[in-house]
Amino acid sequence: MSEKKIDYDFAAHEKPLFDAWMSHGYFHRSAGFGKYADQPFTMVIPPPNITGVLHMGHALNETIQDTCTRHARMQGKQARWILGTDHAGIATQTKVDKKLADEGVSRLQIGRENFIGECWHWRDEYGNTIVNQIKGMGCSCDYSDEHFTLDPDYARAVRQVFSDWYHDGLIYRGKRIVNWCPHCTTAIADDEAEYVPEAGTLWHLRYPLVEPVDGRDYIVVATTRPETMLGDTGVAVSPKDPDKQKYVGAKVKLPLVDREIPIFSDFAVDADFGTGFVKVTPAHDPNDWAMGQRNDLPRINIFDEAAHVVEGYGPFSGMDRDEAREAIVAAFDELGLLDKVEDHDHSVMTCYRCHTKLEPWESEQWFVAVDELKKPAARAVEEGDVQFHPARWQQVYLDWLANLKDWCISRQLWWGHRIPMYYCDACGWEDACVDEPEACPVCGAPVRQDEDVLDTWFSSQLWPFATQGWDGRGGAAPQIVAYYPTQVLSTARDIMGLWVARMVMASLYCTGQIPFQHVIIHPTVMGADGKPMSKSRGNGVDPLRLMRDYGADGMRFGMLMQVTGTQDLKFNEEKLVSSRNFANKIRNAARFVGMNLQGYTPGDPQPATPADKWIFSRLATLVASLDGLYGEFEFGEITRLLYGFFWNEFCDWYIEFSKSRLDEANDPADRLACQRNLMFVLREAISLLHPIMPFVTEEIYQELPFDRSQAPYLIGAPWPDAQALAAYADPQAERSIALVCQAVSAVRSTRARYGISPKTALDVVVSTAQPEDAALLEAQRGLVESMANTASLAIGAGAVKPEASAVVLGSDLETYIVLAGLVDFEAERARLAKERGKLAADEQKLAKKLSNQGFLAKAAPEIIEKDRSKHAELAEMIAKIDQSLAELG
RNA sequence: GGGCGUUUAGCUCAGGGGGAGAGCGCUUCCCUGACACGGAAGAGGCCACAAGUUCAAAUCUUGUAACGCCCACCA
Repeated sequence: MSEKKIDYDFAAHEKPLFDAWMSHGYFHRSAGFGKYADQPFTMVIPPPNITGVLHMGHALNETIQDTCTRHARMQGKQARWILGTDHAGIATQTKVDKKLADEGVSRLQIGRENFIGECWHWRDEYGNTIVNQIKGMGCSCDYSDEHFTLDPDYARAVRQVFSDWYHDGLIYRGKRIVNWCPHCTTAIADDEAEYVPEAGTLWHLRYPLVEPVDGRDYIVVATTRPETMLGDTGVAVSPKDPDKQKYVGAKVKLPLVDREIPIFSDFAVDADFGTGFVKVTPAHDPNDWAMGQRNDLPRINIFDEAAHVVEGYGPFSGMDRDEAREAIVAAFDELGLLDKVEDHDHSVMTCYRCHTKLEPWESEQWFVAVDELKKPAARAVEEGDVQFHPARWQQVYLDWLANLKDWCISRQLWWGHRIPMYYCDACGWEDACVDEPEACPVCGAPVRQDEDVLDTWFSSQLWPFATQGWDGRGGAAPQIVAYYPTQVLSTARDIMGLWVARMVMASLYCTGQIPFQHVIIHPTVMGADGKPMSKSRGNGVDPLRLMRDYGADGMRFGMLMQVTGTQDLKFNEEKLVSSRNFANKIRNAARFVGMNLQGYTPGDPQPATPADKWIFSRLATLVASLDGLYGEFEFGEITRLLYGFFWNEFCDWYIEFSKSRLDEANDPADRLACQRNLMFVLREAISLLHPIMPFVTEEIYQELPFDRSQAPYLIGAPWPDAQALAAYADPQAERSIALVCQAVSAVRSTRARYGISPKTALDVVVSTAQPEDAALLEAQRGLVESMANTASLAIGAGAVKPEASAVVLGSDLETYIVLAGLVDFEAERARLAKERGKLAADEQKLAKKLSNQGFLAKAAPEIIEKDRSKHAELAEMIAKIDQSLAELG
C-alpha cells in the first residue's frame, strides 16, 4: 500500500486558470448580483479524512458540488463552498500506529502527548494531499478559510455541545454492552462494525439440573460461543414453547464453574432454534444483556480488554478467547457433557479498521440519548423542510431514525476530541466543562480529565454550523445569522444515518434550524464488474489517472453524464472518452469562430436569417430546460442536453451554415452579423458549460474577444437568462431549418448510397407537402445549394419528380435526385421495394388502430387527429413509391 | 429475514401510457482550409418473463426470474 504523497499535476492549461480564479478572489463568498443578489448559496463539503486520497466517490461528489456552486455563483447568488478535512479518529490513529510500528516504536512507549504530536505531524505532512487533488479538479471551494475538525474554534464548539448536552441530560455515562475491538482496545459504534460470513460451529452443551425435572437430570443448550459459558448467569426458554415450561424456575449447575443459575422464560428466545434452551451471558452478548436486565440477572465479565479470560477461572484464566473456546469444549467433552457438534454458518462482527473479531463487552461508556433528538429530525424531513434527491431516500432516512438506539460516543483512543469531563478524586466532584478548570470548584484539589475521546461522528455532526462560527454561547455569529442554513448537501448514501441524520439532529438542537434544505444522495460508484470498488477486488479506478488522461473537464463531464436517479453507477470510462472528445470539440469550435473574426466589432446579436433565429430559438429552449433540471439536480440530463445542443445543433449545422456567410466575398454587413451571432451563441454556450467544464470554457472566454468589462472571468459571469432568451423562441425558423436539414440529408444519403462523390454537383428537386414550406425552403435555397452541392435546385409544393431520379421521402418533403447516367437503377428499385415494405407495415398498424371503435371513442382527439394525418401521409408515401417503381420500370 | 435498485441496440446506459434513443463499438465513404479526440451516410432492439388495468403498455399494477446494493441478525 503506498502512502506516497501524490500531487496532481495540472500544469499547462488548468493551473494558470485556477490560480487566476484564486488570486482574483472568486473562491470567497461571492457578492451576488442581479435578481438573486440577496440569496445566499452555501454548501459544506463532506470533509474528507486526512488519511484519504481522492477516490471515485470524491471525484463524483466534488464534481456535483462544484457544479452546483459554480451554477449558483453565475446565477448571481452569494455563493460559497466551505472546505475542510476530518481528523478521522480511528483511521488516523491506525495509520500513525503503523508508521510508528515500522520505525519500531509503539504508541504506549512514547505516551499520549507524544503520540498526539506524531498525529499532528502526520496531518501536516499528508493531510493536504486530498485538498490539492480537489484543487486539481478545479473545485471552487473557499480555500482561504479551510476548516479542520480539531481546529481550536471547532474543538471549542465540540466541547460546548458535549457540555450543553450533558447538562441537558442528553449525555449520560453507563455500563453497557458495546462492540469492543480487543486489538484497537476501543469501543466501536454499531455502524462501524462489519459483518463477515463465517463457517462456524454450533456446540450442544449439557448443563446438569440441580434437581431432576420429569426424570431428566440435564438440559442441552446450543451455542456458537462456548467460551462465554464461564459468564452464564441463566438459561432461557421461549414462553411460547409448551414443552419447556416445566423447566422454568428450575436451576442448573453450571459446569466448570459450579454456579447455580436459574431457568427462566423470555420472549427473545426463538423456540425453533437450536435446542430451545439458550444460555444467557449478560456481560458478553447484547441480547443476553437485555434479557439480563429484564430478568434481573447478574452480569459477570470474564474477559479483559484484550479478550483474555480474567483471573478466577482456574486453568482458563489468561487464555485468549480462541484458546479458551478450545479448552472449554475439550473440558465438556472430557466430562461427557458435549452433546453434539454441528456446522453452523453465521456472520461475525469485525472491526472495520483492523478486521479483528469484535467482542460484545460490558464497559463504562458515554452515550447520547437519542429519543429527544430524533423526533424533530424526523419531522423536519416529513414536513419537507429538508428534501432528499432522489426523493426515495427520505424513507431510508426515516427508517434509520425510527430504529435508532442510544449512541455510544466514547472511544478509547488518543487522537480526537478528548471528552471534556473533569473529575476531582479528592471530593468526588465531576462535571462537563467547556474550558478546563484550574482546580476543583468544590475543594480546590487538582482535577483530571476523562481519558477517552469522542466518536469522530460526534464532531462531524456539527460540521455545517461549527464551520460557520457557531459557538453556542447564545451570541449570534454573523455567518450563522446571514448564511444558515445551507442550501445543498451532497453525499454518499452509506453515511445517510451516520452523518446526515446526525447533522439534522444536532443542528436542530443546537441552532434551532435545519442544517440544509436539499440533500443530494449521489449514486455509489461501482467498478466495471458492478461491485463496489475495493483494493481486494482490484476493480478500482484512480481519478488522478482519469484527470491525466481526459483532463479535469473530461472527467467531470463524464462523471456527471453517468448520474441519473439510480442508486448504483457502474463506472463507464467510455463516457470520459466522449467527454474528452467533447471538450476538444468545444475548443475547436471556438477556434473556428476565432479564426473568422477579421473585421469583427462587438455588438448586439442580430438574428437576421432563419438559421440565426433557429439557433437562438434552440438556445432559448436549452436554457429553459437547464434551469428546470438544475432545480431537480438532474445532472445526467443536463450533460446530455448540453452535448446535443453544442455538437449536433451548433457545430453540425449552425457553424456549417455560417461558413458561406463568413466568406470574404460575402456582404460585409451579413458577415458581421454572422460573427456577432457566433460570438453570442458561443458565449452563452460556454457559460452554460462552465459549471461542469470550468477550464476549457474559461480558456475560451479569455482567448476570444468577448466583452469582459462586466465579468473579467467566466467564473463570475452571469448565467444566461431564460426569460430574456425566451423572446428568441421562433417556431417558424425552427420549421424552416428543419426543412433545410431534411433536404440536405436526403441528398447526402443518396450520395452515400450510390457512392457519388460530394464533389459531383447534382440536379435536385424538392417537393414539399405544404405550399408555405416551399416558400420557407425557397428562402433558404442558398444553404441547401451549398451544403448539398447542387447543380440545380427546384423547390415547389407538389413539384414533379424528374425522370431517372432517386426519391427520398421525408415527413414534410420529398427530395428527388437526378441520377441519370450515374447509377444502377436496379439498386434503387430494390431499395424502394424494401422501404415500401416498412411503410406498408406501419400503414397497416395505423389503419387497424384507426378502425378500432374503442380507440376512436376514448382516445384524446388530438391523438386521433395525429394518427389520421400520419396514416394519410403514409398512404401517400406508399403511392409515391409505387409511382417511382413504375417509372423505374 | 426486511428494504431498495436494476433488467431497453454487441457494450455502457438514458427515456417512459399514444409510431424505440444516446455514447462507444461495427459497416461504407471522406485527412473538405475548427476538429480524424473529426465529417457524411448506414446496419443493428417482439424495451427480462407472465398475468392484469386500458381504446392503447417498453412505459402503470401484481407476480416470477436473474443480478446487485443497503439494513437487521439467529444463541
